[in-house]
Amino acid sequence: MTTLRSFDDSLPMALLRAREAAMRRFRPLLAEHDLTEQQWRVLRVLASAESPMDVGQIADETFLLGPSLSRILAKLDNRGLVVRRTDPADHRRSVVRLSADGRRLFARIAPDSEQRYTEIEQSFGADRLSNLLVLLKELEDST
Amino acid sequence: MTTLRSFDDSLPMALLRAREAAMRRFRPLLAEHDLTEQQWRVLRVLASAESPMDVGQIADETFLLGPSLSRILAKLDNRGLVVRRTDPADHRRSVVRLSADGRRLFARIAPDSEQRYTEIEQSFGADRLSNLLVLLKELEDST
DNA sequence: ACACAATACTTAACATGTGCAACAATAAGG
DNA sequence: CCTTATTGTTGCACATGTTAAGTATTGTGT
Repeated sequence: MTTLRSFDDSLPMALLRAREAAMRRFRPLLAEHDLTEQQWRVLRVLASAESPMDVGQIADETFLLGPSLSRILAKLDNRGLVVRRTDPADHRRSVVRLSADGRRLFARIAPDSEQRYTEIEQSFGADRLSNLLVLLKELEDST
Repeated sequence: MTTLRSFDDSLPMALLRAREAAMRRFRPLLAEHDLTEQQWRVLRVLASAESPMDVGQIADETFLLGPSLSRILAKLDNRGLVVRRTDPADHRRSVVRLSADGRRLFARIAPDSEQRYTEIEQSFGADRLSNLLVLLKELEDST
């Protein structure tokens, strides 16, 4: 039988395991606030945006497909965490921003999230972490 | 508002993006053979195993939860790619191995997979790749 | 202006996977 | 034995992935 490179050494698997290890720290925090990973990605990207974002932008930055994102936004909208409006300049687009509640929720989660991130940074090492981030970025760009 | 570290620089997001970039090369190949990522993970791990594996082992190595794995194995079983038998030594366990068809399918996919992996290795650089794999492993262990 | 293509987003429909709880079968320990 | 733990499966509710179709709007060529 053809032997593939060892399963453990495969890059996609290594990336999956590493991500899983990292996310293990954050998942309980998100669960406390009834947020999925994807919902949190959307909230984060909106929180860091200067101005309302259109759906396409959000999709690009969160790595979500249009249909998934539509549903997620509908859910966040129902929960009152985001506000959707038709872009006055282009009625095809809808622009999205955090509501006051959304900002409050984000502000309540962010410090905890930051702390857990710092824990990773400390146990892994800040130097190695920034090294890793550079490599990941380069991998992404080399494709 | 509390500002979290930049969205782009967050480790989980960077890992997600990098994995996505890597998987983009493999997904079309898997799609050709009607395999999901998870199914392929199971086939790979079985292909590299010396002897039949029990379900718990497979779950650990593929990062799949028991219920998901049960269903995936049922599907692969229906397609005739794997064989499930009750472990004679412990009737609670079921042991799984590739069928002859499963081995054939794996053998047909493996060379293509290997080639695409080599492409990544070349465009990213073998040295950086092994460097990255080491860091990922260390991150995983540091948790 | 007008017809037609392109764009942005939504909706629908289906498959897959997650996460939790309940369950059956079996094994292990007092 | 009797109880408890383990292993795997199943059921359920839910979220997402994925493709295709649909709606509204905008852009373009003539």
